[in-house]
Amino acid sequence: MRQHPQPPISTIVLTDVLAALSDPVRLDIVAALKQDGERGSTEFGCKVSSSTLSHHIRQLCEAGLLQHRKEGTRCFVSLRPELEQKFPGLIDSVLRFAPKEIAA
Amino acid sequence: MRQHPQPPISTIVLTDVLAALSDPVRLDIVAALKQDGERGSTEFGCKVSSSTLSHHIRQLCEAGLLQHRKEGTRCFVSLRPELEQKFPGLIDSVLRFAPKEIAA
DNA sequence: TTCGATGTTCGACGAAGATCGAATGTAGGG
DNA sequence: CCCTACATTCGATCTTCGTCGAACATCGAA
Repeated sequence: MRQHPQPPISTIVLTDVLAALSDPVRLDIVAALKQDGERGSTEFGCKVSSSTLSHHIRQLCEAGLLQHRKEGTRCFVSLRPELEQKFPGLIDSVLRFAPKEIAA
Repeated sequence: MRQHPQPPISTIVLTDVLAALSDPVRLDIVAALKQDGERGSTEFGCKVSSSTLSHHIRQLCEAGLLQHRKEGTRCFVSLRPELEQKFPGLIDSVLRFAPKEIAA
């Protein structure tokens, strides 16, 4: 149960980022984090099981989009700020068209 | 051998567009078309077989990114202009970071 | 009509992905 | 130390994807 791996910024690849964003569940997660900055890793209004949610969060981490933090027994995730330097404006451009079905 | 289907603009979905762009071959195709406007459907410097190329072009058409034109025995593809109205700026934002390995 | 060039479709294949429930690990509280 | 809450991992299942070569369809030309 250690934290998810985070690739160095230099190895982040555009197609992997797009692939990570191409799933509705993951797009919702990213949209929520863009709005809130950080959330507990279970506090997304997803209809998927917790194991599936964990899977999606892992994918986002491995693609370089998210960072993962543990605090006691809870986990928190947020967008990686370096991503904005690597692909400035990209996330905003995509999120602009994402339907905001983000659960509170 | 009829032309590939083109969905009406209203049914084009963001996640499908992102998925279409998340493959390196398809991203190259879109980048080349953005630059040239139109190309013969085989005139991409792809290393994949013609059947695979045809498959990718079909995917791009079905996702709503490309339009397909026949002229005699040749085929030409180009970006769908309506896409810019549906998702203004999106393609440019993505292509800005696409490595330009586009064969002439 | 036969041929050649151009594209598309058809299996087939392995790889990757989405999903779930069950099992496991980890921390904090009694 | 045991229990519970939380999160991840594992195993299983199904689906989708990228790829190829082969087969097929279509058009224009000889």
